[in-house]
Amino acid sequence: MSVRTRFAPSPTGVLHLGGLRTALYNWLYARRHGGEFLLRIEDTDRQRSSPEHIRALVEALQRFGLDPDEEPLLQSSRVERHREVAHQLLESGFAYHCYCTPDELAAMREEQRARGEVPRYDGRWRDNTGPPPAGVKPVIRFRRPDTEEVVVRDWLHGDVRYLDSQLDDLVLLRADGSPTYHLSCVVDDEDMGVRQVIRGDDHLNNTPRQLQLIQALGWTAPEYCHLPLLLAPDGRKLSKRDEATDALHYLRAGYLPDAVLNYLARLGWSHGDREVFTIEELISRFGRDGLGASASRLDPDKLIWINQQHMKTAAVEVLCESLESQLESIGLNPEDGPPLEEVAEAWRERAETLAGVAEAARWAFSHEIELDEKAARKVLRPVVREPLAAVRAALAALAEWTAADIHACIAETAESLGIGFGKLGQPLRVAVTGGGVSPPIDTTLYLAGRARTLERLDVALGYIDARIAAAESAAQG
RNA sequence: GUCCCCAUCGUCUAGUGGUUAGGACACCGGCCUUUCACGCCGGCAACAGGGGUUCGAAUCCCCUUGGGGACGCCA
Repeated sequence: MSVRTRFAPSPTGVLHLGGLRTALYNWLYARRHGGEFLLRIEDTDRQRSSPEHIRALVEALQRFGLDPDEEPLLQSSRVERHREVAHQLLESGFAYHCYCTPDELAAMREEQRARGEVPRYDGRWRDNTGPPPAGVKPVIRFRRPDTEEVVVRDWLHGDVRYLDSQLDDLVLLRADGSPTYHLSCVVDDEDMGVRQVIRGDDHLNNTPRQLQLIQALGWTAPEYCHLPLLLAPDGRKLSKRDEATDALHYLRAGYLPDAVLNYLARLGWSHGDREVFTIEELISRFGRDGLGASASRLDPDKLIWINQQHMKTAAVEVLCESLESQLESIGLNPEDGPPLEEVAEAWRERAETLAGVAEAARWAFSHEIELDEKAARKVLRPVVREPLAAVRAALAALAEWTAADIHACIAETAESLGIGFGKLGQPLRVAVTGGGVSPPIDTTLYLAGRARTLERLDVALGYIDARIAAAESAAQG
């Protein structure tokens, strides 16, 4: 069985997470089986589609690395072919002209609803033999075949049966000659050679109609897989207005693309007890076997955890790329500080996202630091004045500014003063970073650089002196 | 309303007639530790309800309930 999958979004907004997951599954399946993954932009709704949206969509997919194997196909470029097929259906008797006006149809549905019936086209123009009414542009409707039932064979749901009587004659070509979704979709999938249709559950009910169309055209139906929907953390439907629905939001927030993909892959698919996968591992393991049929909620905590796991093992260049933009986005200059690789290595195991790294590393890139009031009061006390002054002198005299030398220097100073390493570490940390949390103290000082370190130690010493003075005057007064 | 889909810890899930119902996130303890993390160890916690089928059901069938989707000259 040849494998050709496709992702067919309508460019009506940003790429949302559900769409990204659908794209991912299609992409993975194609990769896994040595097939092709295609991208088709369903832009036939001109009112809601725009070139910007199309570009954003293609770009978003690209940023996650889900590149299609062929040029993306714009559905709008294919209307001639769609019309051709509609007329072919007309000639073979599988379609007919319907002269109902939109108002007339609305009224018909209204009546049917009022009577408690399922709103459905009643076929009033199905077998018309008389002359067409003047002044009304007709639509072309599909004459659905009179079979008993239509069976959708689905990877996840097995055989889903639809009674033919539940389906109605759908519009193929609008009064203005433009094709509708069902027609375009079926024709394009056929012409693109798509063999596996992996899409959202919301299309399951569309499938029997498309199957009938395919049958009327004498084509071979692809395999179908209707994926369960993604739900918001609270179990409700994902709202498009929610920022967290936008796939690119996660990149902006400092998540690694592969981590987001890993998380999404595990939502609705599993492989034993494994949680963390590289893209390569996903490609070699992904398949219909592990797919689940029930809807799943987004869990921000788990995404964070997956991201941490990926941060620990990602190539440092990947980390740097994201870190650079994260630093810029909080107004810091990536050039004005230690090498990004060193920063990334120092924090890859102690931050949740690259945004977190940038924030935590702020003191290594800015010239001014803010002393955290609480930490300073707790740590920068009069008793550490002498030890701190001693390390400052030792550090100033250090021949090489490396983490190892810094470590030895601090250790020696501590020993000569008869105090523990830890007694010196925390004051140094608060003095240099302004806060009580940072990578190991030797790394921290190394990252800060000698100039910044000495400068800030002087500031801290001044702070302590002021404290001593204030305490003395309080004692005297 | 009609049709369709879904249902195991709070969440993601493993499980396909016989398991002390497993793992992961989160949460709570503890260990490690110069801070913070990482890591390690342990704990809490689930088969929606009711009927069948069977020697035996989380697993198969039916009903109920709950959640979701579709019923357009949108895609």
